Amino acid sequence: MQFTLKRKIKTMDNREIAQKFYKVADILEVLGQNQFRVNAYRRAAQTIESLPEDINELYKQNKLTEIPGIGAGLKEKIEELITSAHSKEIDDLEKKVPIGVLELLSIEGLGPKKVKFLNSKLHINSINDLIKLIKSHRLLKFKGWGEKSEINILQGVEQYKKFSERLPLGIALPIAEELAEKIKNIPGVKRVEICGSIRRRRETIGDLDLLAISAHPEKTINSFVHLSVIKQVKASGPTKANVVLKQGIEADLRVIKPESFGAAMNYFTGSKAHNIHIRKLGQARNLKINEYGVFKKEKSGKFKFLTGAEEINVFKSVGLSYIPPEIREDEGEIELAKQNKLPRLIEDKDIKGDLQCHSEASDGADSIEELVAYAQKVMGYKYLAITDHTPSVGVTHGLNPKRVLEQIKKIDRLNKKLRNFRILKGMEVDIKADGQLDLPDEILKKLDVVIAAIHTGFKQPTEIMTERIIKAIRNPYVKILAHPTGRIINKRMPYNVDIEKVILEAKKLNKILELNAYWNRLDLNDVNLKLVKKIGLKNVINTDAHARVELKNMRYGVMTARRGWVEAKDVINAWPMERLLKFLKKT
DNA sequence: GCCGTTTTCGGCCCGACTGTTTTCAGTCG
Repeated sequence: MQFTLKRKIKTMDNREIAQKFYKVADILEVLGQNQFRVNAYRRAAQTIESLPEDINELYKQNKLTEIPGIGAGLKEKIEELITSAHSKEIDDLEKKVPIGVLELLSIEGLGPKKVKFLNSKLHINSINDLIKLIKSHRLLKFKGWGEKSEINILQGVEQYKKFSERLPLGIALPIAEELAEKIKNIPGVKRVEICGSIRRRRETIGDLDLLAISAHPEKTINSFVHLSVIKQVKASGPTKANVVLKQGIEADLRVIKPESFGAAMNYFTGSKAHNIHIRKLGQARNLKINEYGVFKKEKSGKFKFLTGAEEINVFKSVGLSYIPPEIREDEGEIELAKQNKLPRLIEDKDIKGDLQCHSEASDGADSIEELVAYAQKVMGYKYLAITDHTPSVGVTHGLNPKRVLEQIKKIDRLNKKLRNFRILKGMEVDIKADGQLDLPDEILKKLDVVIAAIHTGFKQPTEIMTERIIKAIRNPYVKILAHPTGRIINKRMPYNVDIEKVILEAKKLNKILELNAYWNRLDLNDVNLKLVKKIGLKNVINTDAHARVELKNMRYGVMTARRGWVEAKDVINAWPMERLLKFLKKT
């Protein structure tokens, strides 16, 4: 008789292979190797990351080289990674550049050349080394480094340190969802829910909180701490474990009794301020509310269990209607829930189209036809605006007037063939340093939707930047201001802009400020969205997709919109096409 | 490292901005 030894063959998925290639690109760059080779790795990583198919399947079907940008060399490396999770050549490269040196690249203003100089000439191997160097002012002796460099680096380090503890929602949520799936597959587990700040859809996440119902709590915890995705077990008891995942983020799993599950969800979703407010309402009614349930204080002084299985009953027990997790921040939601006057927050299914995406004509990965097919079939949209870049955003291969006209003709042709769907002709026009637009009006006026956006000159002072943006949206053909504050989560602060002034001006001009749904932007953020709503300005939620699968990032936009109390009626791409077109013509 | 209707070798999207320069290198998108 033959025993099948259940040996886990470690393989790598699309995301892990993409991460590996990004890392290789960084290493090669710091080593000063051929830039085109570096680009090849980075391009391949991007392609793999946004590949709709599982790369393991393509490998099995021997179709790896059909992926654009994958030739014989990368095919071989992918095969090694898939079959053994290692590649000799990559392992050797990783030995040449310490991880601390690669970390230096995350500091804004430090690119491969400077990092290489710091590492090879001054033996800087980590951020700590770098700080010491700056404080000694030794750097000033070298050509090309001045006082401003010192200040910028220190600021960059500070920013990096401040942000590096929390993961962006767009990274943390897929990790949490995968982990929840794995827990669901543990025998005896009946239900798993992701709670914590992820459930509130905060833009960055500190750790993962998961709750489960299980027939065998202790066995479940034991299976959990032995999952392959776990790097370190920090604590593990009969109903609860605290672990560190391979991705570096901490995760807590608690096994809860069914009769307490709703109360636990409420408790572990937070926010803290919201929970405290709810518990206070309970106290006033002689109720004790905790993670096990709602309890009534009896004359004897003992507490009697009232409810706990369903979350909504916790709210009901203190006279509130159900409050969606995204707005549980104690910022007025409890008062409105008392009067049953909460906003009806926008949902994924309300979105009818996307008004910003990029085709291969500029820096996108896919053709207009591919984007449209995906928007129609996968996303279920009624319209999609193609908004490629303009020439001044150099590397994007932006469209000059001649190419814009060609694209317009092409879209007109495609539209004739489409049923129940329309491609909108658009451009994401660069706003130059002086507020001028990168395309002439006679071109802009031929488009359905013109989006203006800043891509350079981020360091202008507030007044100049604000005037620059306002000048751009005053152009009669500009309808939308893309990623209005320019922040990149964990990487770049918003540029100096008086956003309130811009919002007020936009209201006056009847222009729209975008909520960019890409998870590292989420710009406008929840705070600004509330301001927009207060002023009565409409929104648009755009993915800014550079590949068709990125149209799926819409969900992060909707999540952030919900945190900003946004309703479907406020969002122009939740409107039917006719109404949207009418609106775009009028503004 | 990829790619091919100018190519199997020799290209490979580049413009704006910053901080350091005194004419430009590095970074960013």
